[in-house]
Amino acid sequence: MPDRWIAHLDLDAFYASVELLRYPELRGRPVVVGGRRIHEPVVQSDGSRTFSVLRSYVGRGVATTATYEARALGVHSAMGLMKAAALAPDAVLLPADFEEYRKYSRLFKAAVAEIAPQIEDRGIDEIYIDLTDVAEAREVTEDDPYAGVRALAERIKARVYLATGLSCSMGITPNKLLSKIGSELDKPNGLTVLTHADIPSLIWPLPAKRINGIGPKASARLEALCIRTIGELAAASPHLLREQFGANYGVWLHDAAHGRDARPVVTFSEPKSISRETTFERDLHARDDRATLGGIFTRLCEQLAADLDRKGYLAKTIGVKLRYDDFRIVTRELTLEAHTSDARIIRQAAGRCLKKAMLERRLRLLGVRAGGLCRADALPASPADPSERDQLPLPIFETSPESTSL
DNA sequence: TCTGGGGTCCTAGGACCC
DNA sequence: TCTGGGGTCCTAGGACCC
Repeated sequence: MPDRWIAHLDLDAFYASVELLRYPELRGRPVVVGGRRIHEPVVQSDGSRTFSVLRSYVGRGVATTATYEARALGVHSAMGLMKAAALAPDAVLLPADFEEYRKYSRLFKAAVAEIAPQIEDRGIDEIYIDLTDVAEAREVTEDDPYAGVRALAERIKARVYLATGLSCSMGITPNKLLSKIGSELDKPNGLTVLTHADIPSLIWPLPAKRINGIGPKASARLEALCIRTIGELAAASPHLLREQFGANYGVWLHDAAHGRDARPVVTFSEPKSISRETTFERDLHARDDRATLGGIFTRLCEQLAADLDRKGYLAKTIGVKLRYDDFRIVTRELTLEAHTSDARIIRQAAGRCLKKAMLERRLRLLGVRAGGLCRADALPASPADPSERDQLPLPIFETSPESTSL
């Protein structure tokens, strides 16, 4: 029996599955969620609904999720919708409805918590669960030492389904790293229980990039070293890995390939940053599209300020993010004298950040970020002096005709 | 007609202080 | 005059994840 039982649970094709609850007539058809909100289903006079299909989509959206039927046609998340349309022109396209997804996210997490409360949030559709102290996980039968943990997992899956109507896949192993891999071995609606003894047969044949933390760059560099599978990574010389990837990452790669991971399940953490960003319908130029950009910039700052207020945080650093038309990204940030959630102060600070960036190229994306967060109730209230705020200098992107800040 | 939006963590250099 | 470290904060970029 391992010293810990850690589960990884993620919902199957989450956004698309929530949409299928709403539109059951789409079950069995390829469905893609993504794009901007211009393709809502239309209700006909007879009560039936008509849906947009991918072939009619024009724009910069990406697929957020695809049903398994759409995946079978080659569509996967983060794929541009224009490319997806070439692969699956008749797939139904639905706009993302994040409020609805957040609702289902809360429901499924609450359902799991009724059975096993040690939960680490890993985003809207994923959690880790520490089952070590759930007594049922320790129960064994004569022919199956994992009977208890299996029954517990089935109970969690059933409870999630009862609460949401959604299926999920689970991996249960001695640590988070292996559980994350395990939950993908049997999908959708799957369950995989494995221990260190199963690593050579089940884990080592998998591609190295299946390890959470080995992305496209590391994967390509490993391949250049003729390391394609996790087993090949496990067999690689630790010295070589340290040499190629640095002390920290090199050691981590070696440990990960051997299934070693001592990270605890973290049930609470404070956010480090909050941000808002937007990609434009067409690339914009700081000079030619100053009014448009100014409006978008101000709105991002106002949304960010509202997010901070709503969540109860103040920020000490404000930054901007620009993506140029050639896809290069630059960031600029500055640290404020005092924490704030004031939209005007954020707007002014972000304007100063923008002045530090190159604005000759066309912009594809603009973002504003708040960092150095602290809880609003953890700081003595310092009422902002409105007279001071009103004297802030006219920032960049302001739309007044006299402005020559560009 | 390529390529979203929201995050975390790591690295690295320079400033500044002791 | 020359020569130290260590620690922390700030900034920018990049890899990675959902």
